[in-house]
Parts: sequence; C-alpha cells; structure tokens
Amino acid sequence: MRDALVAAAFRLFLERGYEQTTVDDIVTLAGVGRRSFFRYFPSKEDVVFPDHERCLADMTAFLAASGTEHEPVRRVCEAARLVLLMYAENPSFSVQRYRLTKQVPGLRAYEVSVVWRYERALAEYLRGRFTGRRDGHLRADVIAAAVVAAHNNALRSWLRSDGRGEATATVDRALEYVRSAFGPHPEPSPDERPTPAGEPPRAAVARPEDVVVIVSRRGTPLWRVVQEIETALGRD
Amino acid sequence: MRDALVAAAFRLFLERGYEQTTVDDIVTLAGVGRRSFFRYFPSKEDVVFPDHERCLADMTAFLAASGTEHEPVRRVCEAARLVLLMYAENPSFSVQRYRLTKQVPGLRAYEVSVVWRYERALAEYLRGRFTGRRDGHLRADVIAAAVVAAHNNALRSWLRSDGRGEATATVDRALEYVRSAFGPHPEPSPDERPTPAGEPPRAAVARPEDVVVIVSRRGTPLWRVVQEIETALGRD
DNA sequence: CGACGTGTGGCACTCCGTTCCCCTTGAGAG
DNA sequence: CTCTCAAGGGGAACGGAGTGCCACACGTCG
Repeated sequence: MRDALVAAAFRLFLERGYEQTTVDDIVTLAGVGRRSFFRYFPSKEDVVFPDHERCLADMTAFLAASGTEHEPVRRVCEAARLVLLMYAENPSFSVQRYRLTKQVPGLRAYEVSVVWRYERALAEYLRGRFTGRRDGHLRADVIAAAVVAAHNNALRSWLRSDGRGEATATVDRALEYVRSAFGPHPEPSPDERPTPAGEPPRAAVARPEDVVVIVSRRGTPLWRVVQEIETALGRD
Repeated sequence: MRDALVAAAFRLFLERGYEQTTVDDIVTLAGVGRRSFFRYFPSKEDVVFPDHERCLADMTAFLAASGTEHEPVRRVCEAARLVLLMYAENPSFSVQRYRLTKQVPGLRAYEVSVVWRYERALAEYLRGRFTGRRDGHLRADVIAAAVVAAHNNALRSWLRSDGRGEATATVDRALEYVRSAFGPHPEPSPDERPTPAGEPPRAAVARPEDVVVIVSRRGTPLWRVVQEIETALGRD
C-alpha cells in the first residue's frame, strides 16, 4: 500500500511535476481512497521521503546504543554513514528524488527540515558525550553541523553523477576532512595517544619550534614522568 | 500596514497560539482585508519572520562587496554577526518569537529553511573564495555550516536568557571557536601554543580521558617543568 | 450467529493561498 | 470640472491540503 502510493506519486511527479499533481491524482492512480493516503503519509511532501522516518529512528537507536568506548566524533560520522547507505540502497530512486527536490522549492524546504532532525540527533548525542567539557554544547552543535554538511556535500556530488561510482568512498573522504578539523585531538598521531594505564609515560614528540610535548595519563607517578622527560631532553 | 499586521498577528499568537489563529482573525483585528495580508506576506509563517528577507539581502550584499583583501572565514563570521544584530535590535520581539517557534513545529521547520538560506549564502561566498583550492566546495559547505551552527548556538542561549546580557559577546566567542578550528592555519588554541622562550612552561591542559598534556619549550629547566606538573596534578 | 477490532473508503469541513474583479484615491491632462 | 490612468486596497469565489467523523468490509473469537 505504501509502496503503491509512492510508486503512483513518483510516476505522476516525474510526468507532470510535483505541484501539478494533486493528492487526488495519486490516489486515483493507485486505486485507493484519498483518506488512506493521509493515513500513511502525514503530508504530501512525506511521500517523497518515504524512508527517512525509519532511517532517523535507526540513527537514534545506533547512537543510543553507543558506549563510552566509542570516540564521539568518529561515532557521529558512522551515524551519518547510515543515511548514505539508505540513499545508496536505491540509487535510481534517490537520483530521481534529487532532481525533483532540486527544482521544487517546497520540497527543498521540507528536505532541509528533515536534515535538521538528523543534525539534532547527532548534536544531542554529542552533547551527552561532551557534558562537563568546556563549551560542550557549542562544540556538539558545531561538529554535528559540520558532519551533516560534509555528508550532504558528498551525497549531492554522488547524486549529481547519477549515482555512479562508490558513494561511500566520497562520503568517507568528506567525513575524514571533518574529523581532521575536529578530531578528538586534531587526529592524534600514535605518539600523541595517551599511554595505557600502568604503562610509563611516552615522551617528547619533537614538534617544530623546539617544543617538547609530554603525554601521560593523570595519576602516573611523577618520577616516571620526570624520567621520561630527562631521557627525551638528554637525547637531544 | 506591515507593522500593523505583524502587531496584530503576534497579539493573537501569544494570546491563543499560532495554529489556533487564522489569517482571517489577524486581518479583522488589524482592520484590513484578507487579500492585503498576502500582499505583504507570501504565507502565514512569514509574518513571524518579517525582517529576514531584508537581512538576507543585506548579508548577500555584504558578501558581494567583499574583496580579496578580507580573510574568507573571518568575513563569513562578520556576515553571521549581521543576523545577530537584527535579532538584537528588538530583544523583546526576538524573545517572543523564540518562545513561539520553540513550541510550534511548523514554525520551527520554517525557521530552519530560512536559516538554510543564510547558510547557502555563506557557502556560495566561500566557494567563490576557495576556487582552485583542494576540496574547495567541501570546505566551503562545512565552514558555512559550522559558522551558522555556532551563531545559532550563541543566539539561542542569548534568547533563552530573555535577551539579557550582551549578545555580541556570546556570539563572538562561539565564532572564535569556529575560526580556531578552520582558521587560515589550524590556529592552535592558546593552551597549545608553545610558551615564549624564557617563560615557564604552561601546564596541563586537562583533556578528557584523564590525560595530562604538558607543553614546554625544549631547553626549559627541568625543575620548572616538574613544578608545573605538580601543580597541575595537585589541583586535581 | 453475533460481538469486536482493524483497516479502508467516503463525505464534509476548515483553512491556506490564489485568481479575478471592483472599488477608492489621487495626480495630471484636456 | 471632467476624463483618464495608475496604484493600492477590498471582496468573492475557487482549488487543494489536511482533518474529523462515520459507515462498511473484512477477519477473529466467543
């Protein structure tokens, strides 16, 4: 029934345009009652995005199931990938919809509001992970927006190419850019990752400008830190 | 006339709610014909955001008038500030509208689509400035989204405080965060910049996961480093 | 057989937004 | 003073989206 309505709607939308098609046209073509249309789709716009509701639910479930062992920024990037996978499931359908929304302002506005709900889901998750952190809410909102923008940038370029090529590769590259800008620490090199608890501090990543950086876990005995610094400086 | 319609509309919206108020109610209260309402506002939602159209035009003009002597990211931050200034012109009106949009889903959706147009204006400008740069479009979209998100974050926190306090200070801080992430050079945060030669090491940026980072210039006397670590750990 | 829950169709209604036409007002030309 | 013309406002009616209500056709269970 849903599928029949969606199919009928898209046939008419592509044939004579979205605004030139009334709900009555759709239901008569599908052979169902007008009232049934609004049972399955709260509005005429919703028939254009039939699976976003489910996808949004999947995303929130995915985020809700994340533990503290996941790095937050990486996690929201993975969540954004879920949306891409939904698009990639039906490339031809996605491309048709893209062409439609591109030229119907009302649909663009509706799509924007849908995207906004994804963004809020990501931001809410990040806010939870950033509680206590300085400017936690600000960082969460900004990073969520950046992830969504990168995702959409890559998605649209894939759609413009008529769904040819690997969508995931493009999106991953775009998300990698965001991760590099906001990463936990600007993408810690192995030298900058904290040492496992109990292990001695690792010392002295030599950066330009003669700067020494020591990375250590809080609570490490001081003498071990000093020892590490000494060897780092002495080796100079 | 516009003003009379806006005033009448908000009186009724605050009195009995947005959806419970019909356009006929507004025009009868304002004492004008129904047709005149739609002459000034293309839709019922537009009466809630009467000056966004002008503000968007101002922003695009501002960006169009920018030359290459302006640093792009800084420029879009200044453009975003224009929106804030519009809100700050009528704090009480802005706060009322904020409360309204917060609880009416339809208005939220409309506001989102308005915000999206601002974002597109910023992104278009940045795309122009980033032509030829690697991933120019991607960077433009992501930075525009980040700027808008930071702006909105600060704006909403100002609106939640009923418009008390300096709006510009909050927004500037938020935008500064974006600039620090995307600035011309990755712009290390003050805590991560090396200390000037001769100055004592600065200690202990507490990052999540119980990690302590010490940044110091190579050649700093060891005792000063240890001292700094001790105070950093001791403060815990 | 009848009661009941569920999914569907049909009708009528409200309201938004638009189209078409008429009215007033006021300025300028004859 | 009258005619004309343009512009801004008002009114009537219409099309279409979305909703509420009720009736009907199925099934299942008692």
